[in-house]
Amino acid sequence: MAARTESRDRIVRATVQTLATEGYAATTARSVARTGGFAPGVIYYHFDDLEDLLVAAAQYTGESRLARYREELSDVTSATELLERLERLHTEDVADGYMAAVQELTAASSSSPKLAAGIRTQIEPWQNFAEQIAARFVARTPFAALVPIPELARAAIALFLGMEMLSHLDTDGARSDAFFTSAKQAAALFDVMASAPGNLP
Amino acid sequence: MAARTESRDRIVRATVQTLATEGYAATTARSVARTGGFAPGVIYYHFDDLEDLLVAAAQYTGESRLARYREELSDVTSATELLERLERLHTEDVADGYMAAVQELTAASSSSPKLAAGIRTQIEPWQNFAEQIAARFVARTPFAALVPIPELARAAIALFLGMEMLSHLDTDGARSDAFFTSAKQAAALFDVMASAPGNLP
Amino acid sequence: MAARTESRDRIVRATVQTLATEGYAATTARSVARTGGFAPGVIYYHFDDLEDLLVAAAQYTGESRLARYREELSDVTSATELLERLERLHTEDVADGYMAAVQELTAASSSSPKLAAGIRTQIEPWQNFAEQIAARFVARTPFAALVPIPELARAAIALFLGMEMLSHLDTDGARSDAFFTSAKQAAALFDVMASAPGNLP
Amino acid sequence: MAARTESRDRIVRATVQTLATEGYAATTARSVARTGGFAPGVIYYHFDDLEDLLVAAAQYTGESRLARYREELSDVTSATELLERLERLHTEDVADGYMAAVQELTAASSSSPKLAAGIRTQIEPWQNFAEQIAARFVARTPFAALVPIPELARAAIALFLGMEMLSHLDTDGARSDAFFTSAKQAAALFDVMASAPGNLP
DNA sequence: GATGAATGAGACTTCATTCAT
DNA sequence: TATGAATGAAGTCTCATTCAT
Repeated sequence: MAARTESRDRIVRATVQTLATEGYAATTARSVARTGGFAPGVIYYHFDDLEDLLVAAAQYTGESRLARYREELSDVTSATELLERLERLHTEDVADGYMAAVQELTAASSSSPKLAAGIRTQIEPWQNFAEQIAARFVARTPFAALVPIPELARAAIALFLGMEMLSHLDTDGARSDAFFTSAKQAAALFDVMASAPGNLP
Repeated sequence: MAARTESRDRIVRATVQTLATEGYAATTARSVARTGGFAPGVIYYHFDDLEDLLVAAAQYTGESRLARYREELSDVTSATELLERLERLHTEDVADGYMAAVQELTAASSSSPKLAAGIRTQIEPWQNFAEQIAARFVARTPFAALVPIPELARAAIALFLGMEMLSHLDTDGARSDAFFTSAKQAAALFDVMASAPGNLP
Repeated sequence: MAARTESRDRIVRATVQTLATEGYAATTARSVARTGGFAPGVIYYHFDDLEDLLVAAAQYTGESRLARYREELSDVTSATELLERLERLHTEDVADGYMAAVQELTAASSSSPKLAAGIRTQIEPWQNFAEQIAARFVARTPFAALVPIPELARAAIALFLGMEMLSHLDTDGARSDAFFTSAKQAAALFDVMASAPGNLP
Repeated sequence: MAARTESRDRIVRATVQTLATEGYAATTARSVARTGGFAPGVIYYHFDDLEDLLVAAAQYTGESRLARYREELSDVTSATELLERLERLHTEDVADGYMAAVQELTAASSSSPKLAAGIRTQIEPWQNFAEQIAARFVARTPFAALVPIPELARAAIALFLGMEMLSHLDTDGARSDAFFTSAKQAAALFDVMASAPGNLP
């Protein structure tokens, strides 16, 4: 069983790497096998078909990125720092192509219910995570009672996904940089207001 | 020449429809031809290749949706109304699949520089449009001098794109509905604050 | 009728030019039409099909080249001069691509009886012409009675065709140059021997 | 590995046969597969593309024919016998279509640099072989010092290629027969002269 | 006569998937 | 389990040819 798991993982990792390096369209059974250094046929011992493998790859990617996000954001207290770290994470996402993979899979999921279900499952923990972070910050504001956390978290995720989408279109990262610069300024303002007398006892 | 244009349009429309209905992966020369009821070969009489056609489809979609957005939002003054109309437009986008097409093409553009350039060109007018709307609303707030319009506009587009992406994953539209409900409440708050004495002379 | 002939000629010339410039494989109805600046459909008013047109092109080419050969070789008397002029003609053949066209058509004729017949017809006058030249030179030698003119002429044509074939493979013309240099030396020897006392009264 | 080679060979042989039987234009992936009794797709498992396969076919043909030529001509001493054997080999070439294949590929190579390079490589050993034979015969003549072996060898190859080209145009072989008959007479003359006192000590 | 849009067959090629080894 | 050769369907694209205008 350990062997089975190990082999499976090897295939999944090769898939993620191929997805990130060569893009969704070029992620074929053969190219994955070439990346991983195994025979194409072995894929079908561990996965029903390519769709199945892609779902696994999406989960693997999502989980490892989520772990990275948790690690980086767990102890953040100021909005300024939150934005700084998010910018760093966003840069990583774009650089390593992992999120590009997820985005491609999301688009592809419109023609594959199995893939769509897989991605849906995989987004849920992100929603929870985003809610945690959102709650932590909203709690410190006078609007705490008014802001619906789930919707805010969802909006944050949507914003992030959309930003990655737009980032991929730009040849340089200038616009994303500009966005984060502005967002950090807003965050600074938020921090000032949140720490003003009367807001936090 | 009129015939040429008409025929070209017919192909483009069939492409958009196929993209919306069957997804990017299933949008092949054959499937487009099947949708439009013409021979696959005719595509290559009017377009260099499939990439070329997809770029045209992206432009067509973008332009017609932008026209619709302009029409609907040109005379909006209150944030509440803005959100109401945006919700309606978003519903249309999801229903007719036009934006789905754009989203799929955006994702696919990571493996096609030609497509990426086409989409980039096509996004520019949306950025300008979003800036217009954003400027109009920000002007009425005390933060007018602080808010960078281009970045705000870009964030709005990213948010919208991301929302559509997430909407496609959901089998029902409950979450999008919830989001707009909350957003409208926030908008109402904004309208109250914006019209408070001291903000507008 | 004059119009018909003129139009036909225009098409044939466009075909020859396309054949020379873009090669046999790229000589399609459309590319010929593009070269000549007319609509593809017009070809079918003057020719049954593309094969028919290619036969006409082969004849046209052959005839114009033969005229050029006659012009250049009609008054040649010494073997040295013959070789010099042949070298010049060979250079022309390779440069303008006309003979390349004939060679390609010859190869293609193996899958087209109609084309084969056309080429065959077109080679006959070359055989006659070569026989004339050969006879003129052999007459001055003591072997006159022994040498079979038709076979010699055929060998000369074969040699020439073969040389063109090999020329096309070389990226530079060094080898053809070397061949002609040697051949000219042999010709000089021939001229000396042919003019020696006892050979010509 | 043996299987790989065996399968590759099967494809190459089918290609040569198709080339010989149906001509270059009709040698498509499908027709080769039909000839060999395998699926078209398997070609692309063993070769990058059709060009690659055609290069391989040219090499295979060239090598096997060259081996046959060596075998037949290695111990020939008299010109008469040389011509007799060349005639036999020529007949074989025309009959089995092997040289037809080479000729078609040579013509086609004008539109394919890769093919041209392949053919060029493949012609080199023939040049060497022809030089060996030529040297052997020239050595016995008083012109030994005057005759440039490489050019003579090249001319011989050109003549042979040209003869095959012309042979393919003729529906019967009468003209080639006539050529060889005459050539053999000339060879007899050569043999007499070469063995005359004073030429060989 | 001429045009050029349209057709349909067929070419090359790729790919997921299977299966004998 | 793993391999890698083989299959067959499907994809993109080109082309000769036709035909309404």
